[in-house]
Amino acid sequence: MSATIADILAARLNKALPESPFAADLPEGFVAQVDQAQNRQFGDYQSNAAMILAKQVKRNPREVAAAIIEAFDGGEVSEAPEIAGPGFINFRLKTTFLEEKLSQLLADEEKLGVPVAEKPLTIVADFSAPNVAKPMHVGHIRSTIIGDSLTRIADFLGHEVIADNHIGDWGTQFGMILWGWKNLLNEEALESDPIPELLRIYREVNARTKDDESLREDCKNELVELQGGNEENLAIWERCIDLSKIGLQKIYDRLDINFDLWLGESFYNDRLAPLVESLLAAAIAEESDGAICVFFPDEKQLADKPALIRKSDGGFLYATTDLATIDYRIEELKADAIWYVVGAPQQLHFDQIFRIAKQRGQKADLQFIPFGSILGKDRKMLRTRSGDTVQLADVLDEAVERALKIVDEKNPDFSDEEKQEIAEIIGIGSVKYAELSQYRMTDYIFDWDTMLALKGNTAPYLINAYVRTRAIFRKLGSDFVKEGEPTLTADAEKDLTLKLAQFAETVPAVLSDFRPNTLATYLYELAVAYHRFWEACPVLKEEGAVRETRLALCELTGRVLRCGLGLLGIRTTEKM
RNA sequence: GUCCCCGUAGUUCAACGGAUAGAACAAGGGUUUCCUAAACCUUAGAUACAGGUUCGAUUCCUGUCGGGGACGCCA
Repeated sequence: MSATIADILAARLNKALPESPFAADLPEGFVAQVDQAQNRQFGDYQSNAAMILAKQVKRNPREVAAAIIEAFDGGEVSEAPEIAGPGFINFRLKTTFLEEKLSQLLADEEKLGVPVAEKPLTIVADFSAPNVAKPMHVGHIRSTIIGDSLTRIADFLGHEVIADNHIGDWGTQFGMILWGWKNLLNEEALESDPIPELLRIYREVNARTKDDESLREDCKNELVELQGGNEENLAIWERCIDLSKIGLQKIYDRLDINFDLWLGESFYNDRLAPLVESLLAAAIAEESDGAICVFFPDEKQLADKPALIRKSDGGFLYATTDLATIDYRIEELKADAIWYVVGAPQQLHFDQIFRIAKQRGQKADLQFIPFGSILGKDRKMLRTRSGDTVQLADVLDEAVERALKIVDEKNPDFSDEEKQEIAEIIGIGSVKYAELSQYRMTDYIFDWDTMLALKGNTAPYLINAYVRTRAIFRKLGSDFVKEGEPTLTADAEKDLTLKLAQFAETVPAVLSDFRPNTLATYLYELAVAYHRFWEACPVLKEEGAVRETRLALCELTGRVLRCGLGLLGIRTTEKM
């Protein structure tokens, strides 16, 4: 039941190979692939098997294709395949097969045809991970949104996913914050809105340290006191974290994002010293210039790039915490895989700690899932410290505001609450879709109009397609009830049905290279197919089987859009 | 100096070695007795450069140019 169309065709194609005249020359273990056709004029699915085989069996590709087709049995599934171009084998699905598919998909309300993973894994997903005491800015948007989407997709495919927010709650920035808290804090401002006040003192101190050697020293001492367990400093630190978490949670609530765990850097403090000792004992790490390092002499690329795990003053580093985190996730959380949705600049760091983990015998599948940078107008990476970055909360506010304007314009008769609710869904959805619809490695320059666009290939286009499916049933006055078997007549119906069936092929493919944009593209194409169907095929005017079939298509499109958008973390609305 | 990522229509983005490189925005033309026109139809427009690998290259390899980034005591 859960086999995809591509799987079904591939199975039939591979059954044909040993029956063809060149069966004896077939390379050991050759498996023919079948893919969605790139251009519908060539059919629904295609295979390049003949062109690959042609070389091995020393025959003309078109001859090979002809021989394969001869032995191929399309059964209930496919019409007789055609050979085209240099030797493509093109498949066209039988209408009766599409009708059967449509019935099956309607019956699979939960998974909509998507096959679940054969081997469910326990996956720890590490994303977002903001520093406390600073508000999230646009730079955090990528990790947060991409990580959340991958988490939702893995969960949907049957994996056990643990979303862990590895917040930066123990860095050197606390030296500055502690000093600022003691010397510059405005209690009133802190009471009314804590995060901006924490940011203000951080920036103030940071600016002052630029040309004040003794202040730098004072900040460092505050940090040493904190790390040494000074009670006053610990109390301030804890308060700081609590306030920050409240602020962060507000944003996550608005984004509809949940974490199972919030194990920040401080959680691993007690594990760092023993970890370094064990690395020394295992002769993986060694002393160098007073610091403890791990060298990678066997790797050309890393030969001159050691990882530092303990400073000469005894302090621990980023790599140390991350190694301890890996241990915890594997040993305590029983992770089979750990996914890090982190900016591309950290490539070297993760390369290093993954190697060290491997040297220590850790078996889990460690995945660095990088994304490109968001640049300022000067084409440079955005920096928190420069102070001119746009805050994430402001982006969301602006997005909702822009959406509200249009909602108001288009639907003056909706109530204010309704308008606000819809604007929230569309505004936030647009920000997420803008991010998820492009390849994650692409760098981009932050631009309000690009990120908050509401026209064209954007969230509202997809949400509108969903809204149109709901409009039908609102007019009908009842929910969908399946009656009889579907009958596909119009081309727009067949195109839409095929698209709907391909949801099953799209979702698992996202995880093969962690590319939510492939799902976004699919959903856009599905929406296009539905809008075309809408124009070409009236539903409620029709009668009998045609009407039933069209209602079924509306229903299923609605389900797939809602589910698929949900996997991107985007909510839908019934009206807009 | 070493290494990593990126270079596609005027602009913002697609295309996990496949056929005639897809969209959207911006520009031009059209569609509303019909279930939401936030829609549909339609016109024009691009792979930085030079080699190589192969049946086939935007994709892989080498080099050049251009942009961003990382590299022993920040995270």
